[in-house]
Amino acid sequence: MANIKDVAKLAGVSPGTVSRALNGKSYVKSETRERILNAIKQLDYKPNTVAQTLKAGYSHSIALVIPNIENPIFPSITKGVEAVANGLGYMTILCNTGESIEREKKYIQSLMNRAVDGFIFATLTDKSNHIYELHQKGVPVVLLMRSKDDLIDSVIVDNVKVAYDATKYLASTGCRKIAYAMGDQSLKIYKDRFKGYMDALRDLNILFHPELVMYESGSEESLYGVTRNLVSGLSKPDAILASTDNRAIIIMRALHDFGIKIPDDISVMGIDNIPVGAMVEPPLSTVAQPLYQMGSLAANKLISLIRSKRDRNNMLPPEVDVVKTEIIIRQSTR
Amino acid sequence: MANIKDVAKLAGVSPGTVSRALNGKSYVKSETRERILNAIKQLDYKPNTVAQTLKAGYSHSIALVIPNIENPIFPSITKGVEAVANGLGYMTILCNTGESIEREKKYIQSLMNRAVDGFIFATLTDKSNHIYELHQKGVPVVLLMRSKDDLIDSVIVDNVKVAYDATKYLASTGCRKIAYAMGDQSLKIYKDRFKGYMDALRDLNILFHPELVMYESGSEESLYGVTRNLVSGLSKPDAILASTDNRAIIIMRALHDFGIKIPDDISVMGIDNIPVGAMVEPPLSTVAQPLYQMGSLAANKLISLIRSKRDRNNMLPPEVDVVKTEIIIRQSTR
DNA sequence: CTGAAAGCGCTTACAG
DNA sequence: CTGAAAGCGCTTACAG
Repeated sequence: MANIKDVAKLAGVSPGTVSRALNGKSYVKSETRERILNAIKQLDYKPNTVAQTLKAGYSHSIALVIPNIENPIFPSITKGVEAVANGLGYMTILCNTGESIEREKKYIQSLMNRAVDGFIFATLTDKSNHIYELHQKGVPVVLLMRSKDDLIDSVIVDNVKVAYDATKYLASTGCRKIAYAMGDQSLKIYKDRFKGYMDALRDLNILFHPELVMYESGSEESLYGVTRNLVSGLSKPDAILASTDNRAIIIMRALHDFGIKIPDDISVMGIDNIPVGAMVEPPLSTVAQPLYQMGSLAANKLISLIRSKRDRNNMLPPEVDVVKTEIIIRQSTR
Repeated sequence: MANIKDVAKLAGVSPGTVSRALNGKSYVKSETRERILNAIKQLDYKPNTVAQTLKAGYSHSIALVIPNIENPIFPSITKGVEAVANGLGYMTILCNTGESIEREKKYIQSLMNRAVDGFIFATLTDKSNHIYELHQKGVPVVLLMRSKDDLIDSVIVDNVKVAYDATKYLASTGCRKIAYAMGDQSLKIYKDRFKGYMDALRDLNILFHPELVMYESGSEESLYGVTRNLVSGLSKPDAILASTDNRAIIIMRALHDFGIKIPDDISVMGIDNIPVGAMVEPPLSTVAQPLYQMGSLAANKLISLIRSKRDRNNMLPPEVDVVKTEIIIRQSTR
């Protein structure tokens, strides 16, 4: 591949002038520029991005750090991030951590050595001090889906409201014994969703029944079993709100296997609006997060951060974007 | 961040010696090495990968080029690629083309400028000359899912066999009027699957009915409508084999809406084994491609190619890996 | 408007 | 076993 020296030689100028003609920061006589452009065309010259990165310290690449691309909320998010990044000239490096902090830390280290320009993390947990430290060092960071406070730019939904709205909707269809399938309680997102459920019960004057909260050990097996216990117990619910669509779908399968009619016997509602939800039988009612848009918004924010840091050496103050959610009623609810 | 000069100064040696101590290609007195290692620890020195890349021409990153991460066959594949790459010290750059040749070509250009070490393409079509050219230039390339001949390393399944097996299975349950939902006929993968269907009919002495082939214009709407026409027509099938699980699921929804019982009235079978298939009602019978394994195999092949090129300047001869498929019978077939 | 030089942070052939 | 120097391919302050 031709390099800048080859072009300079062919055009009869110095490499510096070629660079200037290309970057246009400084004036170049238009006749000279012509010659250079010609030489570039002849040689099919493309600037070596690696050399530019070494010089500038910016690689025009971002990292997308997610727990698991097989979790159906992430493909749409990923697509949104990639589309915006690509449109703005950035490469997207995909980092799938499997929720392993170790893998995540290793990734961060390698990526810093590679001069990656910024990070989108959808993996925040209690143990994510390394993310705060990275942000502290001045590295552009955007948090997605999961966040804790307003110290770092974030793109999230109002998770209290999401579960609140869902619970209220279920009540509005006449349900009074609304069970709740809990998520990982160490994550703020699931604490918030549970709070939304509790808040709604309180506002609706519905008594909270602790035995209607479904705790699982995390495996699909487990939630299936928990569902069986719930519906074979004394206080059978008339609705189940699941903290995620994934959980709702497992619960629906269990109810189906036990001969319980959805929604006639029990309404089921999820949260997230993953694509599968529309394909199961009956199609799942849910509260939609705009996944693709959240991804594209996060990428836009991150690249703004990167640019303001580079161009004005100015870290913008963090902003938390709370995006709108929407109740989607299909056929799994009365 | 500390650089190699800082380390050299602190250890009282030259930068070259630090480099040698780190890379171990040449001997360094163990006492000197100690001093250097100490300095590295004190300064928390990490080699700048960008500088290494500029020098060596290898970036330890690979590109995964796919049409659409939202298509459920790709998350598992992507995860397999990423896991292997990460394990071997490579970054995965995700390129989502939306089937746009233009976007793909742009990506290739940018990635070459960035010294990406190799490409996995799951996007091969009739118009993919640029991929062959890339391979011709000596750039490591692996084809995934879609391939044309044995000129380039590939990881695929035997798509003729896949559809042949599915058709035979349907026939073995007593079906004789087996409809087929066609895929994009310009792609070899779908030509092969159709051939498998035809071959099986012939071997089974089942007459081929052209009116049982479902052609769609690509949209979900369209396939839904085609399904309606098929089942309201004169020669109603007793089974439908879909060229993909995605299509099978749309067809199942249509049949359900028209009050047709699956599998009692019509058996439905797909190909691919996407995760959703197990969650729909009834769970979908299908022929499984080992998606995660295909991804990890492709990444392993690509990195072998890269290493043999780098270490021995030796391009291994192309190998086409045909991975095993497996019939999975759930409840959508009799 | 343009050239020569220095520098980004490494690695490695050469010399000793 | 180790240092000094050149080079990977750019960009940019400096000088003219």
